[in-house]
Amino acid sequence: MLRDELKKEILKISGLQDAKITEPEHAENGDWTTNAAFSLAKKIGKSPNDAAEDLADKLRSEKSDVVDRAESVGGFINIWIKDEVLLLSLGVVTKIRSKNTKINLEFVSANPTGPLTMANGRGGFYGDALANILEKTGYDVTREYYINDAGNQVRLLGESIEAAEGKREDKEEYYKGEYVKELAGKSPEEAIQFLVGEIKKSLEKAGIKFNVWFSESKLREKKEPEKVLKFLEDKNLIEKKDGAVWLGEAVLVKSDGEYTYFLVDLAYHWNKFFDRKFDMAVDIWGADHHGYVERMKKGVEVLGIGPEKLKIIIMQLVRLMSGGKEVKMSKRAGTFVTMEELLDEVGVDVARWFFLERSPNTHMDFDLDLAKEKSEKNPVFYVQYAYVRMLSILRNSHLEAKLPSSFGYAPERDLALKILRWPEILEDTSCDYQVHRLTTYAYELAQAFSAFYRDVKVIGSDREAELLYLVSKAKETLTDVLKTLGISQPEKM
RNA sequence: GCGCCCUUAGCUCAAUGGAUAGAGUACUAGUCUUCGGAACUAGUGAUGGGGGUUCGAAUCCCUCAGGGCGCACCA
Repeated sequence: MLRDELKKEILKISGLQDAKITEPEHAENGDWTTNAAFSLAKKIGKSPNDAAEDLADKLRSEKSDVVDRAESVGGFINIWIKDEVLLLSLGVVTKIRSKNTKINLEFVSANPTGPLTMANGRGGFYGDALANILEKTGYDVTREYYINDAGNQVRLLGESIEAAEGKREDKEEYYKGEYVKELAGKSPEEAIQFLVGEIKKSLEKAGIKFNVWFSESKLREKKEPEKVLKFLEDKNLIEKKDGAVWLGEAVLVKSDGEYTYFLVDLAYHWNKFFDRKFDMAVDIWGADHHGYVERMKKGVEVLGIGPEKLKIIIMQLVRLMSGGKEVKMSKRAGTFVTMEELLDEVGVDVARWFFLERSPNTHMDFDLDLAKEKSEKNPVFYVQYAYVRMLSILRNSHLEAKLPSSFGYAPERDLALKILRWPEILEDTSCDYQVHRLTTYAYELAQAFSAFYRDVKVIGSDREAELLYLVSKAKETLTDVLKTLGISQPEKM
């Protein structure tokens, strides 16, 4: 990657261990900028300005293969790369990692006691796109859905069905939605199986893919919780108190002999790391479980799994709004908008983009009516429209694309530079999991192309073949971005 | 009471501790009807309050205010 080459050069001439090479906010500040001089200044006792001046001088005299121009401004060093290098680098995505790291990415994992709600879409789309990103950057990713098909809620679902059939008195804690009535006549196991089937259908419709459906009841059949208990007992880490089994402050086995969710979760992670040999586990949870993160991390550490191997991502909750007021979404009360309703109302691409463009930390208020209204203005159409225009140019030209040796108008170079950012975006996101960076990038790429489209006419130009090269690289890149996000690439709109 | 997250333009969101805080939308004024106008260009407009750390803070620390979510022998 070009940025890495540049970084090497800067580290070499500065003698620093590390330096940041970033895209400047304003294009007049270079193709890349580095703050290396600020760190260096402290080390050698010079002012940032002088240090930057020295470094820029060295960069200029080193006869770099990639650097065309280097300027020092107020301590920053702004760098422009050579046009021919830029052109040659387009579309070259070097494999970022060669080491085969096995990651277990667990997401959605909604209880199969009802249909998926639109809020499940958030974690679903996020997990799906994150999996794509990690795969693209060289990880071996398993996409896993953990099915809670054992324990309390299964019994509760069974009783809820009977209550709906009038065979038993209704209780506050029973599931109330319309769907419960449709489960009439089914045993709890049959109901769960049916609901898992429905969940799979919804996910498929949303284009959210899983490789493994991991069943809690199988985990129990395989006696994994017992293994964990034995392990902890051998290490003398558990104690019995009030008829229950405790690990520190947390109960593992209740006084009635039932296992707590904590114990089963520990067994589940034991299974991930020791039975299935994953190098890393990434769990995506809703914010309502955030209080559980510390306990879980400490728990797996006791099992001998380093805390750096378990990454837990908290998605902030989505609140359902109607008429300016919150509607408490609850499977139990039967008040929710299902994921399928959302997909039907606004379309899969819009729904996906809507969730993916936001940081996991954002608290979202969701109003379905407003979403319908706004869906026509969704940026996803802007991006897809740019894509369609690219196709149209490529379709209408009869020439072969040819590598240009230089740029004409400014929008050409702007577009090329934007294309060049793609590998960086991927690499950065594979490290910090900020998936929404990709939607921002997709929009910027579409924007750079739209500006190019307006100012540079390709067909009929005396540089048609060279311009075609740029367009085809833009199209390759945008295709790649959209595929990674899971957004469709329409041929016409 | 304790803990986690959030507060940025009228609205919806960005910004690995970096330069003049960016987009979209809305509003205003233009371009242009082309290789697909679901387009392009420009303008208006913002970091909740107060301290601190730093060459540099929306970002880190403290504090105040407001909002969300957790604090089970539930899952």
